[in-house]
Amino acid sequence: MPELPEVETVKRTLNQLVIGKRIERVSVHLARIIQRPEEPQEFSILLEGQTIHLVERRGKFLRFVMDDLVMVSHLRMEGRYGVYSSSEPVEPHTHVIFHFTDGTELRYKDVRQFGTMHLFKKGEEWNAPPLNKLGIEPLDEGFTFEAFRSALNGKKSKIKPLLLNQVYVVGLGNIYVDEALFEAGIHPEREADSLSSKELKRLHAAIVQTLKEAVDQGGSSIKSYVNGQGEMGMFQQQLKVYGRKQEPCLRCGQPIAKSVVGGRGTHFCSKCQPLKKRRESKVK
DNA sequence: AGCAAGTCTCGGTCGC
DNA sequence: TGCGACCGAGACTTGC
Repeated sequence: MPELPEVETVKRTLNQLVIGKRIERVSVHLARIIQRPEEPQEFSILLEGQTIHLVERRGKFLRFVMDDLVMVSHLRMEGRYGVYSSSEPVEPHTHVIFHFTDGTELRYKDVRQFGTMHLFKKGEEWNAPPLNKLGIEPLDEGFTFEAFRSALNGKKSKIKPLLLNQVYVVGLGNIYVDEALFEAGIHPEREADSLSSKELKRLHAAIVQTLKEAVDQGGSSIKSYVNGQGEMGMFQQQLKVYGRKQEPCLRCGQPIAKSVVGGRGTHFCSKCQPLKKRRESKVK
């Protein structure tokens, strides 16, 4: 599940592997991946002759910046990029291949077929889905406590689904939301607007800290997201609640609970992350 | 067999 | 009562 740290890692790796490469042609083997333009053929034709100058990240999206065009790519759950020599056999589930003029290829693999690619004229990618409604980058300077507070202001939904929603803060997925909420000692089902300033501050700090540490460790993905070779991100070993159902809480020893919140499997410690009783409200 | 994932879409509900 | 804003569930996909 690539979340911000994994996508950041992929971005850094791609910047070492594909910068300056010129696309000779593109083969699309699964049309569904190409969301824009509508015709995958047109996608291929437009990309011919383009040189990749830079790969950037916005939330969990990658932006391939080329001469006139920008390709926006989302890996969803299992999308992976790898750079290969054109002589190497194409692995199963390879859906898009960017053939470069130097005899190498950028290949996109995705068992689940959920990933997406959108092609835009440079600059236009910001004004349309999928980038136009994204929230704050949690590792940017703009992610201040005040910005975080105001993004969540008045929201009544449970805090976990809110954090998963990319409209407010980008980059968090199921793993790091659970980790950040544990770090902050906040139950995933707390209503967002019931959080005190103190709790919000803890959550804000926990989000930044969790993501930063994960980026430093190259993500936590079980499998590699770049370069089919398969390096494992090291952060996986540091997950404190995610995937640790019934294992002892590292803080208090209580078995980690697993439930469903907002339709997502959710790990937490019921002791360290209490679901506070609603204040016995005097007036209703 | 059913669950897991991230995002978009859609339908329902809440509040002004 | 009407409307907009917001919330939550379902769809998509395939391997385990």
